[in-house]
Amino acid sequence: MSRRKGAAAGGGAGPMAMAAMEEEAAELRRGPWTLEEDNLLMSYIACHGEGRWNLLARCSGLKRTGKSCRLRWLNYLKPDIKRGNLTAEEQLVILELHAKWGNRWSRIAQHLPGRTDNEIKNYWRTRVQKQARQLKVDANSAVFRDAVRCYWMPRLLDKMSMAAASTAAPPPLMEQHGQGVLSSSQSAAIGSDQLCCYPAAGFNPSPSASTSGSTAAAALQPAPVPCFSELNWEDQYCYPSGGDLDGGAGGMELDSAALLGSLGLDGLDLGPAESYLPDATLLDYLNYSSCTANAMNMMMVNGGNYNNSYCGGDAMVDGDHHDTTTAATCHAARKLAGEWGGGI
DNA sequence: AAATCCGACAACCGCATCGGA
DNA sequence: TTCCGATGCGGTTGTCGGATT
Repeated sequence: MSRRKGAAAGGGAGPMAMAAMEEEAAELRRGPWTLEEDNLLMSYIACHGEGRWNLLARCSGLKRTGKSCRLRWLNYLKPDIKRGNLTAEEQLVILELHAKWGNRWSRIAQHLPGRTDNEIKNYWRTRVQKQARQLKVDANSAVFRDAVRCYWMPRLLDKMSMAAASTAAPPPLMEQHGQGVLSSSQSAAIGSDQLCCYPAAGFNPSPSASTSGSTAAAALQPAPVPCFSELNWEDQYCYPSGGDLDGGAGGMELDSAALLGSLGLDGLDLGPAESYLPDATLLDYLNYSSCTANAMNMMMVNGGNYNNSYCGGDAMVDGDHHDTTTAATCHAARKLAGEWGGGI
């Protein structure tokens, strides 16, 4: 970018003033920051704090604009900046919040501690929009959003489940049971990190996607089962249900008790499952995902029934226990937080 | 080995908004 | 109320390094 607007901003300034401004502009450094500049900026902020960026730029000895200093600090130097790849959880939050708010990057970033709006924006442009381009659809189209919800999100949820299971985990259930996976040739064609990553079993693009003739979702050869966006919470995350959510089979009570105990919530009354399972959104779940993951790990360590209850996935084969765990944990966390349904 | 392509991300720009004088 | 500087936000571009030809 070679545009300079310093002179134009000078408006009716006289020749002398213009010359001074141009000289000043010419002195300003642009482009990548050096280590020395970073150190200078950090030491100045350590002494004087953030803010007043133009003053900072003038007084610190940096030949940068205040804007540039601010950006460098906020996007790179600030101590709480989180580096490295976005986690599956973070990607899910981005997908969910972008569907909700659109390109409100800073607002989305507020829900991802340590991540900057710039980083999220870049992620969207380089990863998400790329997928949309490959599918020949608009990234903001309903078709693409359906594809995200039906394929990408479940895949990320699957990754999360594996991460939660981490150390003591059994092999991924999709591998165990051989369900919900593409053939090796399909996988090779699509790629593991593509949007069209294999759909978890039980997920299907919504009718709007599959009947619109779009290549986005239809090309993915989904299974003939309910779509993510059509399912309620129970279906989405406990599908297919092998047990009895309202506790009739006994597994609910057992698992809930163990679960609540692991959360330090002994005695908390979850109430009937019907009262909390519907209406929850993915984001609601994610808000409490760490709590859920802890509980799931505890259950596993204690010989409980690990389950792949979310992402509709592979069916759990052992009946009563598994399908209640995540839902109950969500509900417990929700009660604990006391802010269900608000303020996201 | 060199040239080219491409993805990732840092950085810049214009504009909008805010807040104090 | 108006002006103006500071700050924030979102779009866009530049740069670099790895992959591919």
